[in-house]
Amino acid sequence: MKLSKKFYQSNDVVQISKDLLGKVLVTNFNNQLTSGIIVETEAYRAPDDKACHAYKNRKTERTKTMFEAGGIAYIYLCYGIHHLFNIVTSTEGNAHAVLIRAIEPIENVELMLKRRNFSTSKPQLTAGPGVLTKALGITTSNNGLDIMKKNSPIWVEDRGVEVPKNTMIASPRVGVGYAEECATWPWRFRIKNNRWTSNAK
DNA sequence: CACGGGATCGTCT
DNA sequence: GACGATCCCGTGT
Repeated sequence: MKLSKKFYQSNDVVQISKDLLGKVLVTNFNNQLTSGIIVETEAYRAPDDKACHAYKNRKTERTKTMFEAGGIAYIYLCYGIHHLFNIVTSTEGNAHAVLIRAIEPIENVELMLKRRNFSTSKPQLTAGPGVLTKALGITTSNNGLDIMKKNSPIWVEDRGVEVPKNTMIASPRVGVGYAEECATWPWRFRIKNNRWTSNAK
């Protein structure tokens, strides 16, 4: 039920981004489990994708994580505030990753509310890449973590949630205006009519 | 509801 | 020294 090497190390990051819809992202920090269904993702793919941090296979202290074999976490700080969670895919040397953009809360909503300083549950709790990590307790200190490993505090499960193809919506990625022609690539995926996705643009 | 700006800091030039 | 793979809150309608 935990996704394994075979899932993460395929070379088609766009397909993996679609396949992740309906899978369940789980964290367990300090013996406190929280989880949610992945309802929105984005694909990033070096070397040709200008929106990807590793465009042209640019390898730096930050991006070197993306070049590792699939199945590890790539987490970085955005705008000095938000911790963005990606899953590295493909095999070693291919810098591909899927950004998790929104989840539908399942387990331990109370703890997620507390982490977000919310009093009641609403879509803004976990709709958006920077806020779902806060709700799940994920930070940049988890960068490089092997999420396939036993006892990893972060992992993804298949719980048999079916997401029919005709309920998946593809659209351009957000916040990547600088990526020129790549900014229009329809590499953002979401589940149709799901109220837990971040706002459409 | 749309829009605009401030927050805040690691990363790369 | 500039700028984000964002979010939140204030203002105006």
